[in-house]
Amino acid sequence: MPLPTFAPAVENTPQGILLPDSSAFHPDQTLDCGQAFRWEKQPDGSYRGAAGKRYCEITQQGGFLLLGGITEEDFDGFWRGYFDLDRDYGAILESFRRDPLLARAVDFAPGIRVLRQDSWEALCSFIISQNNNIPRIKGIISRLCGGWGAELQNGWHAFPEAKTLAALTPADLAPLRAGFRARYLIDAAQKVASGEVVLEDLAVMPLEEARNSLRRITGVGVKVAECTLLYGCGRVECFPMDVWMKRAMETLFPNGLPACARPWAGIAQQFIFHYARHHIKPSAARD
DNA sequence: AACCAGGCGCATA
DNA sequence: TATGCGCATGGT
Repeated sequence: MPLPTFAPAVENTPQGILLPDSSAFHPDQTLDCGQAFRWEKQPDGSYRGAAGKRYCEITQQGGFLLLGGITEEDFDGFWRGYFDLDRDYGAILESFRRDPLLARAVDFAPGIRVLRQDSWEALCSFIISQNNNIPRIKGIISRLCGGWGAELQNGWHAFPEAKTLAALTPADLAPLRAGFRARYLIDAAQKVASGEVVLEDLAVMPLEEARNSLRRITGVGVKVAECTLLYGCGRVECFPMDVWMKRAMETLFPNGLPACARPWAGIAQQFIFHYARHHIKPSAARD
């Protein structure tokens, strides 16, 4: 089924790329909702961050969204896809709202967009995320980029190449303080660098085949594979189930995800995840 | 100061 | 197939 698309008007200005419609996405809701870990909010409310090998500054001004520090080529070649600006979220959210509870989750943070991240970065990020908390995940990823990623600008670094990490040992990664995940990162790097796992193919492979391919990597189980496919490979039908999503589904959708959400299950998941984190008790003592 | 974290690998039944 | 445990580290 072809997904609805739309093409937002974009203006190239000396400060950067201007999205005249700020409803393209909401920075707080999208950049700090647990899907990407390299965006930092500045005291003035803007965001600085990096994705893959590129740096960007995002400022909300009035009805506009400014993507600063990038060229038009960067925008067309990368950021447009990263923010998934050609997907018609209006139509998707309209479908979601047909379910009353899902409508509540959408209304809580209607500016959430699922980012289309680099597959290698997403894979590593969610390997690091396992049995971990978000502040520490961010710290580990920051040290990983600072230690082994090429320098970009403003002290920001690219995400390290797989072949760079493939040559390292767990002892080399000790400064990361990633614990038992260090050897998982190295195994992922080696399998990607050697071509045993071809990340570029995962976007088009039959889904079950893509899952199995990722799970050849030590430290990649059901959940990490699902996150990699959703956030890193554009597979919006994927539906990561972590502890929060399990609680949320038990509480909110005991009969399963509503049919109106299924074509974009992963996108619905992001709204539910964010809603749950702000509305459900975090402890194991969940009434 | 415990408890827990956007899980996974492994052993056991 | 289904549990249950240990795991490195540190945030709350």
